Amino acid sequence: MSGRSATTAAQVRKDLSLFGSFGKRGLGYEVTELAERLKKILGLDRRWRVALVGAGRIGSALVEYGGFAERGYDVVAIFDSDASKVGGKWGGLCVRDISEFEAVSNDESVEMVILAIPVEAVPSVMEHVEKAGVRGILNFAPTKLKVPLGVAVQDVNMVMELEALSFALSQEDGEG
Amino acid sequence: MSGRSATTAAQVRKDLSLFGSFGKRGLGYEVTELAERLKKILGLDRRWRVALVGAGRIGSALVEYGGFAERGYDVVAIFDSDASKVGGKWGGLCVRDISEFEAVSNDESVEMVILAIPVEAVPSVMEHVEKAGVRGILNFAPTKLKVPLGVAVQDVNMVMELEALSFALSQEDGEG
DNA sequence: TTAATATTGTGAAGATTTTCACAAGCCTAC
DNA sequence: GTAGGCTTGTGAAAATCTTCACAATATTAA
Repeated sequence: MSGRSATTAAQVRKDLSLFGSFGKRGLGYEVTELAERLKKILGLDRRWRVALVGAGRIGSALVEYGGFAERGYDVVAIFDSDASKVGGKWGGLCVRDISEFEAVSNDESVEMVILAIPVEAVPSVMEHVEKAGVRGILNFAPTKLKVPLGVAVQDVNMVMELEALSFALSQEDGEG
Repeated sequence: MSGRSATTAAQVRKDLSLFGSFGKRGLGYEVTELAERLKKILGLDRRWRVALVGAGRIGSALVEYGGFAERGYDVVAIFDSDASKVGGKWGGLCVRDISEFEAVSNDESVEMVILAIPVEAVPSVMEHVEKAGVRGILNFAPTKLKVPLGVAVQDVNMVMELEALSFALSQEDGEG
């Protein structure tokens, strides 16, 4: 194992060892097989069915970004509560009213949800999401979600990322 | 210190102690003063001048999201390399050619850059950014940036966030 | 003043993560 | 077969992070 990188060889070996033994001593790793096994462990050996909630700017950027399908994430439904958006076509999908979430989510076997909605809308949307039994949420709303046990949440908060930069830069300046 | 939360009182006290002493024993914290001092430490007591590079979908979502100005981040310039976008107006700002980056960045005292460009465009854009001496980068391109010492990078990669969910959900399933 | 109560700041203990160091194992050369 | 060169897997050491426990210190009440 070699190469310049942010991590170390020992670190990688230790990480891998948590999931088993992947290489051959003295020989190295069979890269394609290692990749296969890691993909399986990471859940990347299958496709995931994703629903987008919130047909606004961020939702638009995400859907049209396009990199998702390529990486195994299929957006199979789009929801909004704004009547002027409901019924519109978004890249082949019809924007549906959030009240239909539970039914559509079941029909479409939705496994993850991308929440791209304003903070005010979170509680009512989360009710639907919870009832439907979705177990993974990618949250763009700048608020801490309250979810039942067993539901995984991943937060994305662009302002917080800027604030991390702000902190890093202030430190360097010697906080004048 | 009380209240239900994801963190503990001891944790908060320890964290704060790294930056100094903020409260009065037996009395508690003077909340408004504490807030002031933390803002200063976090670099949130001032405004930051930000340039957006990449007038595409993500850039659009970010600029029109609007939450930035409110939190102290002023987008003062927008750049793209696509001639069909250059010259267009975006929320009061004129999209400029990336070749002007260094000059405009100096004129406008840009301190941070939001990189919302495709991976292919990264190397050439980074040349401009580096030359201009920008010291903070919020990176939406799914690639590891190579930056000089002293430049802070914050990565945002939506696919990676989905992959984290994918891993979490696969774990629960007992990875059948 | 003294006793009772409350809350911070911090050393020390405990837990977790990262790094080190090297045995185990595989290959090639002779 | 055996010596020499590599690379993995993993205990043990080192470093880092979190929690605990309590001294220091302030307020209030009598």
